[in-house]
Amino acid sequence: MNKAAEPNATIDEVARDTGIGKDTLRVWERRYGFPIPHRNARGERRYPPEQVSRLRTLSRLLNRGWRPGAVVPLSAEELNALVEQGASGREAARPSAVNGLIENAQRGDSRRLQQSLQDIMQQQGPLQFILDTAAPLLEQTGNAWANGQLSIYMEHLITDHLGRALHQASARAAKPSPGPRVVLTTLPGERHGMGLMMAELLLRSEGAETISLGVETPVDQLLDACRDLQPQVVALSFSALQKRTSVMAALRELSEKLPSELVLLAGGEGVSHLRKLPPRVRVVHQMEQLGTELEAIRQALEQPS
Amino acid sequence: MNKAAEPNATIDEVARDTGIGKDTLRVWERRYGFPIPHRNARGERRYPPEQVSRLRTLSRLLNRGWRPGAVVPLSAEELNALVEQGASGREAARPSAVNGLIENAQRGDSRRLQQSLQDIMQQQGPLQFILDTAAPLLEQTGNAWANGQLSIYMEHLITDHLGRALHQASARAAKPSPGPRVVLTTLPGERHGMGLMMAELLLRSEGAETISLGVETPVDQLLDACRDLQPQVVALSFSALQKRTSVMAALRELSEKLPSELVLLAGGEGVSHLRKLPPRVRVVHQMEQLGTELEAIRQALEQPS
DNA sequence: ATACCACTTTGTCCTAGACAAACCAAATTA
DNA sequence: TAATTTGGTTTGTCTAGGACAAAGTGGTAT
Repeated sequence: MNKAAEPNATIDEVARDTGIGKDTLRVWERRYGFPIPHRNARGERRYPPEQVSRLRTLSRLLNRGWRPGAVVPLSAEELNALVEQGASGREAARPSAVNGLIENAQRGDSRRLQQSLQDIMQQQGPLQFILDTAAPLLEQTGNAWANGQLSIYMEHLITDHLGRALHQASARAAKPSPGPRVVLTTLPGERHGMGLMMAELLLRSEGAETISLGVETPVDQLLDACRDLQPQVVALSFSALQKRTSVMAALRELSEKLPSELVLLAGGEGVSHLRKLPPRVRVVHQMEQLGTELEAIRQALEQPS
Repeated sequence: MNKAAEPNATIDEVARDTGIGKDTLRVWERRYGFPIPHRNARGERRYPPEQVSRLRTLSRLLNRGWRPGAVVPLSAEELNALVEQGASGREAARPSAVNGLIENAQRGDSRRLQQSLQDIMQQQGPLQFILDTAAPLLEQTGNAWANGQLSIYMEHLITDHLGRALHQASARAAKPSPGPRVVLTTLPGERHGMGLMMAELLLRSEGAETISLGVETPVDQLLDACRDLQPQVVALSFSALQKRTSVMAALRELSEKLPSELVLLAGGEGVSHLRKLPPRVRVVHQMEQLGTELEAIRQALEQPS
């Protein structure tokens, strides 16, 4: 009784946990009638666990491109069904390695998780590892997080280990020989750097020299960085929740202000629908495509006709 | 003219950049008369670069434990002086390696930066590296960021590379032989994981088995993690901006609910002033101390009197 | 020194309204 | 048929000013 007296989360905690802004949480309450948190003595919102869980699921769906009006009014069951559905396409195809990894995490076997990641990397090589292991693992972890099937700390753990495995492999990857120099980052608002790390590994393993600026680099800072670092390529990662026009605006500005020899690579959910791109912007729909793009760039550099 | 027409940042951008909340920015305006942003046609705040820069400096000072009332009213010059002053104590003592690293970053020589970090690590070993290189480097980078002497992207770059170097060294460190198992994380609100990474490397190099949950793990999740992972030690990192009582509350809850054999290590600025700790909580004031603590724990485990 | 007290500072939350940007779909043009 | 324009709806974020408790400060009494 005493312990469970207030497991209810504050609006700040919920916002941090789900990635949905405080203002947004309040306005959803007004507009869609969900969530409807309890109020404490001071009149402040207190979100019970079920609502937080449902908000997590919503957050995941929103990140996949759903619109709030279409999903916020749905029940918890319908939402979970949607999450599973969206995933099942690829996931069922190769449950092999990924499920083993998640099981390791669930058993709390951190060391084996790490070891497995290394082994699989060794066995599959960078490209295969990313396509068949890293990406599905992230996808499935994200779904399980959204459905509450996986403790949050396990999601942290898996993310952390995967990040390390990718970094380590990047460090080990062949030293740049003829490869172009690539600067990688995300724009402000995009906090997920995993796609970036995967891209980095892939590019490195193809011989490129990569420089990662981490996440959320403002456009003007990116311009400065390009001035100083003189890359031949800039790679950006966008998630689905980024507004199309702001993505376009950023790409246009970069395209205008960067030296014209430079190629812009844009990847992630946030750019897959785009048409009519600014000049020199190449959209990378699949990770596989990165290798091809790199090859093209390399050839263009060798024959600067 | 056209280009510089609106370099002014929105409140959202400023909040992200400086780490000062939107509400806080608005209330400072009311209370202290700073910042006073311009307004766009819609009446929204637009912060000019000078004010953002000054806010960055303020943010840094606040993180060091200053109170807003004492520093917000100061001029930009006074603030910069304060930042420098606080740092000068240790920094001047060993400008050796650190300055070289920063110069590498400023020349945009990412590869050499990385190489240098590796070399220094090799030469100094984990403990020395952390004390003499990593910590001062972070400190100085932070100051330079606050004063606007260093582009933000360079700060990103240095942080990224340092993180990788620490991870890599951790991975390489001796496999756990007799060492206790340690879970590392920060509590919600604390987004800086560098201290954690340094602690992890140190513990690993002393033979402990470390499991990092990354940053911002909620207390209940941490309890779950301990149930599953069965560590002998939990290490937490706190920055100065965490409220004393919330730190105490968290430590107390953990102390109550975790098995009594378990030791809690608390490090960082946020815990250095604390007295009257809950049982089994050990405050780590200096990185050096970690080794001693670990030794004590190890002995306690071997002789369970 | 340490504990208690009152006083001041400070961050975060609240409501309710407003508005443009983002999106969708139907109509129009090439 | 495909691309563009137009109009209507959805949606996130901003604003103001008030409120309040938790955090910190300093003086007094143990």
